[in-house]
Amino acid sequence: MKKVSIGTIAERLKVSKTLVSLVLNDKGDQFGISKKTQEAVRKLAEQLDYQPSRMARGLRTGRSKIIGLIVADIANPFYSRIARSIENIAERSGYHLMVCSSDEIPERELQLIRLLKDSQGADGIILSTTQDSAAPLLPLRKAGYPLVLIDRDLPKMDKGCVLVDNRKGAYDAVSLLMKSGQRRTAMLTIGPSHLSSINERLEGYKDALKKFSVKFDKNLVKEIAFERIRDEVYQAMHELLSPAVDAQAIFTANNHLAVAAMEAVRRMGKRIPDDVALVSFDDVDLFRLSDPPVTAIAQPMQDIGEKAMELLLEMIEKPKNKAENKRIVLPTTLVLRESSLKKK
Amino acid sequence: MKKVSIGTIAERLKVSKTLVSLVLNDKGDQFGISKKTQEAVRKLAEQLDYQPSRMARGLRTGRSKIIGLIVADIANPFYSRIARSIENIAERSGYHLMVCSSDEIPERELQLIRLLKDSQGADGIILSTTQDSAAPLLPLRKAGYPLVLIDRDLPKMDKGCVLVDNRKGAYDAVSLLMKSGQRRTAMLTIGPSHLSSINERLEGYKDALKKFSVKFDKNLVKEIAFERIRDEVYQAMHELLSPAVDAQAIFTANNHLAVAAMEAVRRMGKRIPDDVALVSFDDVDLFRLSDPPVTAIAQPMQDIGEKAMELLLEMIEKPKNKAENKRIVLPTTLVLRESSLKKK
DNA sequence: AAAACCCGCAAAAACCGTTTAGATGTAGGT
DNA sequence: ACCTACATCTAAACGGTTTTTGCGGGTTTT
Repeated sequence: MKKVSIGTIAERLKVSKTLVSLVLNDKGDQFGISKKTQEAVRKLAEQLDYQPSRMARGLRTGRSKIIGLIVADIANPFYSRIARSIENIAERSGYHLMVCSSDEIPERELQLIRLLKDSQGADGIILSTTQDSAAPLLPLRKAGYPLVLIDRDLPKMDKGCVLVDNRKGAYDAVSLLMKSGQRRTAMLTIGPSHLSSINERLEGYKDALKKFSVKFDKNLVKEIAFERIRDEVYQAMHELLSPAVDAQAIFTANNHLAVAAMEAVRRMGKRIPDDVALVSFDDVDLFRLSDPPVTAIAQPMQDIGEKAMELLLEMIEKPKNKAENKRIVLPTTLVLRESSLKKK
Repeated sequence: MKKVSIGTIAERLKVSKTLVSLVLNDKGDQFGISKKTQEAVRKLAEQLDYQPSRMARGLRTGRSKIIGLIVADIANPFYSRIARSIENIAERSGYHLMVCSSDEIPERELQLIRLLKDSQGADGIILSTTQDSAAPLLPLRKAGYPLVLIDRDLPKMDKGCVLVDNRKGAYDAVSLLMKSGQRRTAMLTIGPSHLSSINERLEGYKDALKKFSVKFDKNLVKEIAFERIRDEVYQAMHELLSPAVDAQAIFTANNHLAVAAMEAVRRMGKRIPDDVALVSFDDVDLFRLSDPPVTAIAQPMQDIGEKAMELLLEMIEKPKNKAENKRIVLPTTLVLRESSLKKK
């Protein structure tokens, strides 16, 4: 009982492989294969439970029907949710998803890209890049290789991106705090960072200050090293809540920072929101049930995945038409909960 | 600038494709290719940035160097964490990961399996099955196809599984509650369910009752329909906390149930743990920071992924040696937090 | 009426890039 | 002249898709 191939069917039916291939690809009518023959082929294929070999097909057509997803870490719920919605769209067109984690290492990311592209492993890539410049990616673009950036932007990469409006989201968050009187709102952010998403959030913070005519105070902005969030946030919160600085509210650039901040506040024996209010970028399940529930800027993860995959499909199916190679910016949503409400 | 293949290199160097292939696969010495020639081939390959075609290689060798992961939903953090650790191990041996979500639909799962196996899409599969019987999977096993089950067991599938000790975990959880005096401990579980993991947890609950000589009271066990967790849990909690039933503690069979239970308790204006204690299976980030922090039975997600991938690799590399086709049961860990501590 | 053309159906062959079993040529030793 | 060893090559195979070719017979052109 070896593998059943197109040849097996052809032999049994005493027809050629060509014919079988044509019929099974629904090109039977187009090539004028008689209905009877078509019926017979289909029936036998069904009977033998024939499945075409991806390899053979791919070798000839140059297409793998696989799309690659490269993110920092697929275990991160933000990315895994996106992965799921990509999968949903991909499936409709018969594509499958290969996921790769770059661990925020730029070289690893490039290596993965090469692997996926050059070895014909994937027909296109959806990428949350960790590069700090577009240079390494430009050749891909020039070669017309289907590539969609998500989540993180890159200067010079003006097309083929699906992003959220980080600046506006941050602006909304900080404005909310300002509106309720917390003029001394601090920001916890990741740094030093070249990530567009992070930087735009800082810009949004500044926008809100300007709107409410509050002077920018660099003592209120703390850059936290990605690898030591826990310790550094504790340290930062200590300073921010000291009488000298006296921050009234905190805006965190992502959910990890928020979690660390909450733990720090708790450890310091203070309470959110009474001692200090909190709003975070990224809405995660946790925030709904935490103590207190956290007001957050939610990103439309499902939309990001869907739009990215749709865009990529366009690029794959009609590679020449660069007209449709657009840049999509999705809105964020403010989810109001208790952490931002000072009851004073 | 077309694709650079093994032929391109052969041509330029005026040698045969065979030779190039041999050298690039490190079989040069074995076949007595002169050092000089080997050097030249390697150098040119490097220069041209040659990447072998997965398709061609796969077609010839019958191996895709891809492993398939089928789970209910890759967006579920439990699975995405596992996926990540699988990826780590797979990478070492040059394998890549294709993820597929079955959405708990048995037919879809089978369809995905067929796709991965028969079309040579994957060299092996790691599966968290949603089947209620081993029957559909037995043919795969018989055919010697590398398959490892994770998370959920199936009767008759005594080999090639990586599981956690659900029964012991549940026993530990409920024992903890019993020990601190909560004899009337209720259980929230998913049902009707054929999932081994869920059923074993119920057994563990019963074990603990027996240990503490408490009679099983079916009014204390509520089966919740998977699709309507929120509503049904609310309903169930109402009954459990009514004077008639008067449950003192709740053990939930998974994190979703715990979350719903917490929301229900909150909505009813009661407090955990003072009005009712809570312990949940599955430890998720949320539980660390929720109000109150939740005592939980943690599963070793990283280990599950690693062990599963290692087992699968064994099956792939030496298919005949069924001796190593083992069954691995990993221990759970009790993470003690506040939700289980009644301060009475 | 012979030559040329077209058409419906289907087979044959080429091709995609690799791996691999088996063959080949060349030189040196006996 | 024959054997060995070495270094390399030829050709088939993998399983599909695509291009080219074949053929019988009717239709049109000359």
